[in-house]
Amino acid sequence: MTVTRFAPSPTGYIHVGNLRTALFNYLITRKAGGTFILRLDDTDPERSKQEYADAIQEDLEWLGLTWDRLERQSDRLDRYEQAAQELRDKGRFYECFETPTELDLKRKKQLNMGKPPVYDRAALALTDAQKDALRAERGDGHWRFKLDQERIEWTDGILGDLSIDAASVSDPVLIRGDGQFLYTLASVCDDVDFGVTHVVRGSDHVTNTATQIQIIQALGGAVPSFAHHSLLTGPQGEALSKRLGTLSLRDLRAQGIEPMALLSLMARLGSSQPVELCSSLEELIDGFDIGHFGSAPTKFDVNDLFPLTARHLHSLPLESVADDVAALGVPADLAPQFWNVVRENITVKADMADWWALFQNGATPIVDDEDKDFIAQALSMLPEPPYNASTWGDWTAAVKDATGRKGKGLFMPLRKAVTGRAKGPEMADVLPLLQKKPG
RNA sequence: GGCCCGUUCGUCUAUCGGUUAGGACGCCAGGUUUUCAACCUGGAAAGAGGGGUUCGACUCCCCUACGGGCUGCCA
Repeated sequence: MTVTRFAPSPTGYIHVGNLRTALFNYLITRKAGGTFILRLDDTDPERSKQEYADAIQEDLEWLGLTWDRLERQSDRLDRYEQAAQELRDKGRFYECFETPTELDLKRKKQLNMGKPPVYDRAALALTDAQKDALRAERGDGHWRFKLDQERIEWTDGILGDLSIDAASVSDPVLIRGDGQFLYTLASVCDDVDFGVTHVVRGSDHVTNTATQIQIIQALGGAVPSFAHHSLLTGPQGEALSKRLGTLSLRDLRAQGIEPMALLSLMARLGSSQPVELCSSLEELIDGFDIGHFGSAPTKFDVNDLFPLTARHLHSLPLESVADDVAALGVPADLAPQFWNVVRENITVKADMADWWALFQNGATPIVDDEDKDFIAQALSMLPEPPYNASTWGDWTAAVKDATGRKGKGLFMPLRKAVTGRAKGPEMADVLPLLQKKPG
């Protein structure tokens, strides 16, 4: 049984980077037939907001990524206390009393002396009397997990064999001085309790994984298999976090990106499989293999989403967009014709509105100076609507005879005069939709 | 500074020591459509640098450079 989880913290909207993590976990689970857990990591009451928790669920629903189980860490504080006690009993947990400022100072000193900034475990030498005195003076301390100082090794699903020396890492703080449980403890407890078998997350967690493996073992849990995917960067290789403001899923949705376009790109970008537009989640699930992903940072360009969105729209039957078409005010009897003509000439759904406006009210003609007389003459030869499938052919043939123009010199000026654009659908299909005579 | 990972066409990548270094997207050209787009065909386009090991290195080892991550009483 495969059990995975997507564990965002509801302190903001999710973005493309988060989506990659969510999607990988989702696809693995659906492919293997297991349980996909949405876990809200809301141990930080200051920053966690219900608004964001709702937004995360909305965004996942928009994409069709359904979860089988929803958990919130704020519901499980008793369990974390129990785990903490277990670690104390096993001698793997110790209370420390340094202030943040003191720790900061220690780190700076170590750095200055060319040493790694690893916690020096000074608190381990404290006697009970000293601890009592410190507690009386400063209040409760914070609690660190005592790492076994050995090499921690695992085989990562993407990175391969990994080995990190515990001595190069500080003993992680699991409980803050104010009693708040920290992510590392909560996450490990949940993974153990929920029977998570595969943890897929960003490579920013690689070092965490080393310490978490030891904590899991200390709690007597089964160590899941880990896979760390590379992080996305912007097109120039710059850290994506700088641009996250415009890369939230909500933002992409507002820009008209279609779910299947986004999912298709994210399921393949950074892998050796070519990015291809899939038409359903099932297709994505079938073709997914986490082993095909590389470990180098992956460049992500939002602009790649637009051609995919366009191609997705091209493939859609009217039923899929009937509501959008109707919302524009396109009469039902015109809708099939309208969609057929327009779908290959839009990038996002919103572009339909421009075409409908054009068909309904006409366009602002583009007429080059040298074509002025030609266009005036041509328009005088065009009857009043309604037009039919042969109007364009009849008209252009007549204009050709009258003016001697042909080919591009004939058609392009007419296209620009009638539609106000150099690009668009077949003109023979456009004319029957025109509600007014151009010009 | 320390630790971990990485570096192949513009981009995502294949290659598990011997290949004309392959594919996809993008780009360019030709074809087709009496116009543009779409579509079809073709093309240009790559192993960071330096040392080794080897008959032979993109592939294994070392060094350098560069990129990313971590180095929180954040997640």
